[in-house]
Amino acid sequence: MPTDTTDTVDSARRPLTRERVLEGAIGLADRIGIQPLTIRKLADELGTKPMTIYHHVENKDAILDGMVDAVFAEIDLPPSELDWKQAIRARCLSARAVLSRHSWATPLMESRTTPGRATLRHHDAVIATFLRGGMSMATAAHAYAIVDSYVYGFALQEATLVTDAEMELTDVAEAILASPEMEEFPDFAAFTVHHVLQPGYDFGSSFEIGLDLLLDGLEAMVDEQASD
Amino acid sequence: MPTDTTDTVDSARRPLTRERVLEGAIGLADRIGIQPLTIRKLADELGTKPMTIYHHVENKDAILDGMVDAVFAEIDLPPSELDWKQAIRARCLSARAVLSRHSWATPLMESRTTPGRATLRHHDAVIATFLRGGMSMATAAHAYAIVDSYVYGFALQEATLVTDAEMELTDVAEAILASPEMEEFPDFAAFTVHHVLQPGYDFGSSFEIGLDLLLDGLEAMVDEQASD
DNA sequence: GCTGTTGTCGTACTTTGTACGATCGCTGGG
DNA sequence: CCCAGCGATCGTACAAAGTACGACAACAGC
Repeated sequence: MPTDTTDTVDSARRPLTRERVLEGAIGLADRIGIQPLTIRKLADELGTKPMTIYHHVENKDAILDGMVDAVFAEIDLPPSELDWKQAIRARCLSARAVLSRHSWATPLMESRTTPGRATLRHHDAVIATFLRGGMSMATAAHAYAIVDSYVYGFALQEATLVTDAEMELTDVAEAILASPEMEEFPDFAAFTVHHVLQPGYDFGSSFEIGLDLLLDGLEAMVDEQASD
Repeated sequence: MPTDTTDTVDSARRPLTRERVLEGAIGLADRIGIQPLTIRKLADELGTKPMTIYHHVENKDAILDGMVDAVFAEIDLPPSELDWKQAIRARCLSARAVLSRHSWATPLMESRTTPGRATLRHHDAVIATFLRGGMSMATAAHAYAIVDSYVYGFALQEATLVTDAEMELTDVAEAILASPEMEEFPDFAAFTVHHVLQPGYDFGSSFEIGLDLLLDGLEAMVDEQASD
């Protein structure tokens, strides 16, 4: 019987590898968050012992680096068959979906200064798309910084909301409203009551609105640049 | 001689207080970063012992919450004498300056779910400004989410660059370029060489460009809404 | 079967957050 | 003037977490 995994637990006995470590770390972080993610818990998750992990990654920071790079790998590259605006739009929607799925990833981007291969490939593709659209290098740099700021910032705010979501956003809002000093902040209170607490409130619905504002504005800049 | 601080070290002997703890923590984080910030180092910074700190704050998380709120307090509120667009613009510039000064703060926003007084006051003032500008509650909510996403995202990216700045951004860029696989990513390489490495490169110069794209777009939305 | 190599793991040390209880200094009532 | 009481300070100690070190096991090829 030629099965190659002959052990009890499903994913347990095939030999540990760097990929399986990252895979397990990402899955665990998705479930319990990044701060409670410890080497010991990760070892349990992988059906192994803490020190075994260190034969496949240098240290915990390397795991975090790898996780961030793996998240980048999940984001669709801008499709080359679309014009630059639609291509960037598509990759931004993908990025938001991915970062929303891994809400621990966005704040992590800060501490990780050494980009991985997937990250580099991704940046390369985005820049190429802007250049292909006729932007100068300087304009592409601005566009790149601007669009990514928006995407990451939105993801960062969504991450906060997702964390709260354990206790159902509306409960949080009500708890905040219940605090006595809220009378000092009438507009914020009204905002919470009349907007956040409305059924069907969806923070994410703002995303495409702002994204299109930016893309339309950038497009106008390109046209202007072309007509010099 | 009626001096009230009669001790050796300048800031040492006036009684410890929650404010002084936060003050010291922020100063220390500015210098060494948020991750290396430990209770013991903070105690040294304050000229006291670790456990003394815990008589003024509940635990380390409370310190982090307080630090974030103190950072919010540093951001100028939108000036009420300006029209909404200029007011929001001014507060965004202030926010970027503050978040850039405290580069540890932006990623921290994620984990902190309980907003402090300064944070609430700030949100209140921003929402009030949007409403004053004639936006509906729904539009104000979108505008709020969009603008803050951009500001926080930009700050997040700047934080990464600032971290790198210890080793002079150009060194980092050169190190990245030196990696062998860079031939795979020609556009990114060209971007680095022809743009980032140019003298006078300033990542921050993109900020106002993108911000104005958003504000102009939001203004158009308001006008459209008004003409219904 | 022997040896070397690769992956696994037990043990233990270090760093960090923080609980517990002792001490110290001041303040107000006798 | 003295002392009970109280708030602030701190010494000690423990638990959780990263990880160095070296032992062991499994499996390769000779």
